[in-house]
Amino acid sequence: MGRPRQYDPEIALDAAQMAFWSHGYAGTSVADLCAATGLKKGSLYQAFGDKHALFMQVLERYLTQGKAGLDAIAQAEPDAVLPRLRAWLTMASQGACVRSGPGGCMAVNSLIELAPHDPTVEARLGAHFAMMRGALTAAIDRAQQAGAVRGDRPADDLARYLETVVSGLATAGRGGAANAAPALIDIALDPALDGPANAA
Amino acid sequence: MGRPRQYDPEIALDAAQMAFWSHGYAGTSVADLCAATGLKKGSLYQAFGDKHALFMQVLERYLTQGKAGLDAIAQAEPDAVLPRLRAWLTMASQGACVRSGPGGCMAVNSLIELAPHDPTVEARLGAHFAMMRGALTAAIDRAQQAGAVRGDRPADDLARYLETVVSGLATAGRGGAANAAPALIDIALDPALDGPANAA
DNA sequence: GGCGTTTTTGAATGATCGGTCAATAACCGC
DNA sequence: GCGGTTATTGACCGATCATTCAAAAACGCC
Repeated sequence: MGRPRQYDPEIALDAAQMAFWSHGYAGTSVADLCAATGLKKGSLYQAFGDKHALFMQVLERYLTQGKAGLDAIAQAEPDAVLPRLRAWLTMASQGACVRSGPGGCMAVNSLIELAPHDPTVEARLGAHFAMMRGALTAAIDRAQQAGAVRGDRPADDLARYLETVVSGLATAGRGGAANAAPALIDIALDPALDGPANAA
Repeated sequence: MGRPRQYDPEIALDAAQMAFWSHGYAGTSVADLCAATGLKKGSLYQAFGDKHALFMQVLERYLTQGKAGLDAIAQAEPDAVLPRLRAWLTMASQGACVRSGPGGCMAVNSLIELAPHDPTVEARLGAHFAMMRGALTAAIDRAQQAGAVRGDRPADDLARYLETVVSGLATAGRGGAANAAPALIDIALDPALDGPANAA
């Protein structure tokens, strides 16, 4: 019923995501969003609400996309945890380093720009990173009990450590780092998780 | 000669630094800067130039402040390198976690907000992080040759790794992390740099 | 072929944006 | 106290900001 819309909302959200990811929230005007999506102002407001509501939908979309990689880690067999963590860090860094793309990680970018002054964004990102730590902790704990990961550090401390590393990789990508240096990821992973000391 | 100024430029720059650090470049209006510094628009432009020029002066000021800690590392005796690195990471994290302050690190915040689209900021921050990597590499290399740091990884890879970790700590602080978890810093430092394998 | 419904469109809103400028004020050396 | 110099002030600029709204347009249904 009614007049059919002339655009694909998914494609419009993709375009809005690229705009916000690239230029940040304050750095993206509604006019920019119109240019990116091809929608006129009125249509944009009718479809997605105001600028902040659109941003939240875009952010939700981005976080959902990133959740898949974490599920793969959470469900991995103990022996597969370390390789999956390596693949996860590699993929995250590659995504953050794409020169043709926006650069960095939209979650980290948004955390830095908005978290201190936007309670809605802060709550959503807080929940996302908590979920991430939970998945990492569970996987690491399982791997430690199986002896596949060194057990001389608490699993949740290691999860917080990995959270820090992946945030740092995202920052480097935003800054223009060329590629996802594998040597860097080896240093971050192997001494802390692999290694000889299995004392759990 | 002429009418003396009624404000202290250093104090004004401090106030502007807090404003930019807290709300970012786009998130801080000239009116905000006037409110923070107590200066009227005209005085602000007369003293510091336009908004972008003021931001660059504030950023320069911030980077200079941060350089002291790196010099202490670069000049440390080989045996003192690892403790100094630990103190450096601890101090950086504490600075990023101050709840009453802006949160995070202004260099990292600015890198994420501006580097992809502001060549001036990108060049200045690129030089600063390169300087940081250089200081870290030199100190680590010296410590490796003295056997005070495990030598099975190239010093410049370890420096890039530490750059990643400190960026991640800054991000966590901006996100609202409570304190500078010492366990996290131990995990980041000890397995990768301390430890038994001295093969250099 | 109207009718109800939804989308599209473009104009218009008041607020705020960064930036400029001329007038005024406060000091110095003389 | 007078002239040169610099700082302060508040008004003012056009552009852009996010947002709203009424009118027009395009469909399904009866």
